[in-house]
Amino acid sequence: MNTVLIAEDEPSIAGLIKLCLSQSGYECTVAKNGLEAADLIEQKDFDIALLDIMMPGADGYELLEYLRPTGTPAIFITAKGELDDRVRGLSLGADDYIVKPFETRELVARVETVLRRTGRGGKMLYAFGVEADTHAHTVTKNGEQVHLTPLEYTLLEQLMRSRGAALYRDILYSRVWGGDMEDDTRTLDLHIKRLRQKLDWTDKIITVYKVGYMLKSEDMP
Amino acid sequence: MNTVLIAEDEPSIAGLIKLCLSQSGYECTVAKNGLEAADLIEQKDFDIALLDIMMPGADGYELLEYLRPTGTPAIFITAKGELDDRVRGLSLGADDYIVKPFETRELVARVETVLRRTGRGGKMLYAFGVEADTHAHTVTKNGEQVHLTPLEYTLLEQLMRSRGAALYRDILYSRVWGGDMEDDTRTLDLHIKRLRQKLDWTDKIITVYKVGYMLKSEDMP
DNA sequence: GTGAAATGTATCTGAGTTGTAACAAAAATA
DNA sequence: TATTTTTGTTACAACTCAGATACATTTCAC
Repeated sequence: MNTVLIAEDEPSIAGLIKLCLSQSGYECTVAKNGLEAADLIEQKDFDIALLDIMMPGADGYELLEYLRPTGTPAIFITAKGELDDRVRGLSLGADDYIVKPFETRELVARVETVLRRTGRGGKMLYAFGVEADTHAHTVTKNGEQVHLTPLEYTLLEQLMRSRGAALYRDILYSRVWGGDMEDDTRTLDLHIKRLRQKLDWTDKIITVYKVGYMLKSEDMP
Repeated sequence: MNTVLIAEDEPSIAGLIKLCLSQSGYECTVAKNGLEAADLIEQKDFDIALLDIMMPGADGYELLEYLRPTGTPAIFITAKGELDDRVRGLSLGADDYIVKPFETRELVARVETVLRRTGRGGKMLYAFGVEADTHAHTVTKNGEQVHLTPLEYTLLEQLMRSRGAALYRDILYSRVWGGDMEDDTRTLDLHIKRLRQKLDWTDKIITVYKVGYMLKSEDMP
């Protein structure tokens, strides 16, 4: 699971970012100001940092200096008004920037893009002869390519990332579809069925009644 | 991997603790003072917290209050001189305490003990040959899988988490069913019966007359 | 636009889960 | 011991949930 540092002094924004990234499977830590962020950077190695430019303590530009030696990529967050020349000429080091207010989807997409571009998002996941390339979004089983649709792939990735643990239907849904699950709809079940079919995984993806689905871990009976 | 919060203002001690716990496979985060620790607690769910009692910002006792709602167990760290009455009478909530200076071996051992005791070491719960995997929502007895319905499982988990303590009927009910218990209904009793049956635990789940139910602890006759 | 692929909806079904009602047993109380 | 209160048991009906199927809709490349 990729780790994200969110440096944002406005709690509501920080909370929103944390929420939607968490739901997309990222592990988030929030710093309320620049100093806190600097501390965290020195303590832990994050995969990516989201930095509010205007912050008490240390602003985003200073934080970039802290990040540089670690090689952690960064995305600037900026309010519309602040989008001045300083920001525009931001070849100064950030990998991308996002303007508030932003679409949560866009946020997630940008984080993913930066992670992929900087080679931090690409990882291989394995389970029961199935190999998922999180960089290329391709899947093979016993060496042979299996064609999955984008949704199927995302679903599989989530299951593989939480190997051996049951994922609640609504959590799984929100991670894959990115919204709340409608009351009674069979969408999730349908895609699970398709996954099971394509991978021949009827007994590997377990339905946990009234909870959700789980991908067995190797050692489970 | 289990996560540890280390709240300790003396950097050398904090570093030492972090070092030896990291080597034992724990993921450590250090807070330099009470406030920082409080922030981290609200942000992240740690598996265990090591708290220095004397700290600027908020002391260990205050931090315990932050931890209580999350259910995170805590170990107090205290200098020899501080081992006064306050500390001695620390039945006040911490799960254990360690006196500085300490042997690193002892530290690791105590952390492990507390984690196991609180059922967080790998998120497994054990009792009388029964093993509950809180991630997978599965239960085995003497290695063999036992099928429990969702309600039965939740009920079991509650009992196992409060091992050796009687749980009031209404509390147990509200934890499992999530509402107030109707006046006269046999629902709870029925599910207790089913649990007893499936696990062959007639004598392990004790009915405390006029109170509720209790799962025996290993050392009870 | 057309067609193929991807995704979603509607509905049915059967299995599995759960609560109720009615009564039996046990424990406390008198 | 008789009575009341509390807990255990049984059988069954009602219900909920996930699987399946068929079809509708959307998306995308050409």
